[in-house]
Amino acid sequence: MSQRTKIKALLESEQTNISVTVKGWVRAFRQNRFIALNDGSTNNNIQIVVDFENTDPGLLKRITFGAAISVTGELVASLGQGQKVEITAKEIEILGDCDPEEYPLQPKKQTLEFLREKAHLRFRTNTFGSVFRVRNSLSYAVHTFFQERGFVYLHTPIITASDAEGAGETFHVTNFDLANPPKTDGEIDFKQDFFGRATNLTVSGQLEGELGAMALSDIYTFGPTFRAENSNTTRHLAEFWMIEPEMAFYDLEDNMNLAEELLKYLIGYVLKNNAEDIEFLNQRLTEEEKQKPQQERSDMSLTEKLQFCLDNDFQRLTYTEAIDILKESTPNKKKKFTYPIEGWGTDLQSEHERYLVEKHFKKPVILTDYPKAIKAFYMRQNEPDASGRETVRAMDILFPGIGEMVGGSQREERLDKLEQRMDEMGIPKDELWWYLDTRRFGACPHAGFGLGFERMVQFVTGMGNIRDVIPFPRFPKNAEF
RNA sequence: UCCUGAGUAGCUCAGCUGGUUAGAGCAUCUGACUGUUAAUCAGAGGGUCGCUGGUUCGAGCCCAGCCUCAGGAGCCA
Repeated sequence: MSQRTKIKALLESEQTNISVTVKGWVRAFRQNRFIALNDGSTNNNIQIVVDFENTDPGLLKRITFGAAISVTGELVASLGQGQKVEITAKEIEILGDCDPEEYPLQPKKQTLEFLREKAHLRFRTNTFGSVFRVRNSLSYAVHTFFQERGFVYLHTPIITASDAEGAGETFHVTNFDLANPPKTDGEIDFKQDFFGRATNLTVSGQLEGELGAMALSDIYTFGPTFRAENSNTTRHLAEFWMIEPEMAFYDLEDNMNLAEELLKYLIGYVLKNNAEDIEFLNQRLTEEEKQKPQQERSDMSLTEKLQFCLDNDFQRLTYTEAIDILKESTPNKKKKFTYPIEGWGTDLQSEHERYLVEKHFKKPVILTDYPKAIKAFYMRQNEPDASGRETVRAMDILFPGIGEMVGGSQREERLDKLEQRMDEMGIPKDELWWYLDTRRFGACPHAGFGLGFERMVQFVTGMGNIRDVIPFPRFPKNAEF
C-alpha cells in the first residue's frame, strides 16, 4: 500500500516542495488543467495542476466529476489566488471511473430532498460531509463527557419483551412464518416463538438503565431506539439514537444540572473541534434564510445561536409558572393560539413551547413539575400543593427550532407510590417484576433523562429536517439502503 | 393519521381560458480556448407531463381514486 496523505493534513502542511500522494474523488476538473480533489477529511479541496499537454488524452477524459483517483506529485505554493498550496501532478491513476451521464450527482447545488433519495451518495456533498463529521464529533463528545465523569457505558437490550413503558408503538420481533403463525384458540401463540414470548424492538433503555444505576451509581446508554409511530415530521424518526443517563442519588435539580452541562459541553466541543464544518453549515443556513420572508428569518446565525446557548443559563421554571405566563401572553389574549390556554392540567402544544422558548425567554427552557396525569408512571410524585394539584418531578428541556430535546425526571423510588401509580395507569406489574425489585431491595433516590441524539445534531448543524442528520433515515414508507 | 401544497428533460422550474411540433436555466455530450477556482464561447442530444380510470372532437391543464414528496399538526426524543 502506498503512502498517502489526507487532504486536511496537506492543506495545513507547513512544508512545501515535497513529494506527496493523495487519493480522493474529483469535485471539479477545469480547463483540462485543474482538478479539485476531495477525500472527506475536510470540505476543502486540494487543487491538482495537470500538465495536460504532456498527458495522455485518454487519461484526461477519465478525470470526471465523481471519479476516484490517486495523484502523486509535488506540493507547492499555489500560483493562483484561491488556495495556498497545490499539487503539481507527476502521476495520475484512475482508481474508479465515474460516468457523468449516469452519475446521479451533479457539480451544482442540489436540493436536500433530491439528495435524500440518493442517501448512498450524499456523503460526497459538502453539506453532508460537514453534517456527518459533526455527528461523529458529537458522539465522541458524548462518550468523553460521561467517561470523564466516571459514568459506565451500559448496553441495554435492543430486543425486549416489555413495551410497558408506553413510550409508543413498537416494532414486533418474531421468527414466525408470518403467513402461517402457530395459533392456540385462534390467538397467535408466542410461546412457540423464538424467545418463547412476544418481543419487540426497544423504545427506551431507561428501565434497564435504572437497574444498572442501582449498583454502578452512574450509567449512560447510547444506542438506537425504535418507534413504530406513523410520524411524518421534520423531527421524528422510526429509528433514532438516544442517550439515556441514569444516576443514583440524584434529585431533579442534579438531573437538570447534568443535562444542561452535557448540552453545553457538546456545543462547546463542536465549536472548538469542528470550526470549519460549523462555519460551512453557518454559511449554508444563512443562504437558506435569505430565501425566506423577513418575518420567518431568525435573528441569530447558527454560530451565534450556538455561542448564545453556551453563554447563558437555561431558563428554569415549573409547568404551573409556564401556564401563568402563557395565560397572560399576547397571543393567548388575542386568541392567536390554535389551542388557547384554558387552565391547569393539559399538556403544552408545540405552539406554546415555541412561544416560551422563541418569544418569551428567547433561550433554552427547562420546564419542571408537570401534572401527574400527563406523565409516565415512573416519575416521582410531589406532595399535592395547597390547591390540591398533583405534579411529578419531571423535566423537559425545550430548544428553539427543535422543541423537546431532553425529557427526564427524578424516578419514583417508593414502592407503594410506584405500585399505586402503575395500578392507576394499567401498567402490568407482573411483567415489570424485575423493575419493582429495585424498589424492594436497596431502593434509593435516583434520576435520569433521555436526549434525542439526532435532535442535538439538528440543532448544532442547523439542518431543518431530522432525516438529513442520520445517514440512512428510517421513517414511514421508507427503509431504502 | 389529519390539514395544506407539490409531482413536467439528469436537476431546478415555466407552461395562459383545454387546442396543433411541451419550453428555459443548469447538468451532460461535441468543438474551441487554456492559471482556472460557480471557467468562458459555439453547437448538439435528451420527455411514459407520478400511476390508473373518466369527461371531451381534443387533456400537461378538467374530474375521481391511488402512490410519492414537502411543510404544518398530533404522538414524542
